[in-house]
Amino acid sequence: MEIKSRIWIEEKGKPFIGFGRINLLKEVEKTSSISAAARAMHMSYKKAWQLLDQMNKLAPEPVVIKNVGGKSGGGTQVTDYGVLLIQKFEELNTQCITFLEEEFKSWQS
Amino acid sequence: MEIKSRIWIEEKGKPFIGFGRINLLKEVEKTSSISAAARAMHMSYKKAWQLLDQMNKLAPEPVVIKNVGGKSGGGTQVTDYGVLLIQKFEELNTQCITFLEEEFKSWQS
DNA sequence: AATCGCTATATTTATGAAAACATAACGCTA
DNA sequence: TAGCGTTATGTTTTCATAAATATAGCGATT
Repeated sequence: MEIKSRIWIEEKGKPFIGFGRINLLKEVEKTSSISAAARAMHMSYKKAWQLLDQMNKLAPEPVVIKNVGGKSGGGTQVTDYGVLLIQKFEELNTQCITFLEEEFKSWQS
Repeated sequence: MEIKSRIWIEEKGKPFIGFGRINLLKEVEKTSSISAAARAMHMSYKKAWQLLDQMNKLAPEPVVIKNVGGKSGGGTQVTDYGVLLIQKFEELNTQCITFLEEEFKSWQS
């Protein structure tokens, strides 16, 4: 028996950040490219682009900054705010898992 | 911005109980019938039956007891173990939500 | 023994989300 | 100015899951 959980944050009832988006953000941070991140995650470029676009639209300030054309075709950078978001989310998730596992022990007895 | 969560319990890597199954169990408890519960939840009888069947198979002891034929065609009762499961799950879920909301306050500041 | 509402299960059909495919624009570089 | 890899976006196709449909069996009740 294992306790499992998922957490996410909504804005105006729409999904803002969750596991998939955070992982995508981390990959973009690593590669500075939406297409490279999508490839690495075996996700279509379109899907990745849409997720990031929605995040940007829902966020109080941009999570990524995208550049079209130019050196190496362009690229995408995660903003400081985006980096903070990753850190905060992962921290909260870890805390949640720890809490649940502790509680679940006493449930089983 | 709202923090959201889902918890569930797995057995051997397979979903054992989660929101949908708990709600179904509660409805079966109320109606003593899989078909009545399914109707109330706008779920197909087959889906409901399958969910309960899988729960029973994964559980250490039966969650529901089903009777075919007889008075009013038969029926299904939630066992004491099943009732306990509902209570425990809902309690754990409430605790999780409380915990997350508290943590999320300090995140935002 | 006929009826009734339920459990049990197989088969077919819909539906919605993801993937796949296609194409255009952009701007540095060579 | 031709080419490259990227962002940007529309359209089509697949696929997995849920819903719908169909049918059989059960057993107390009448």
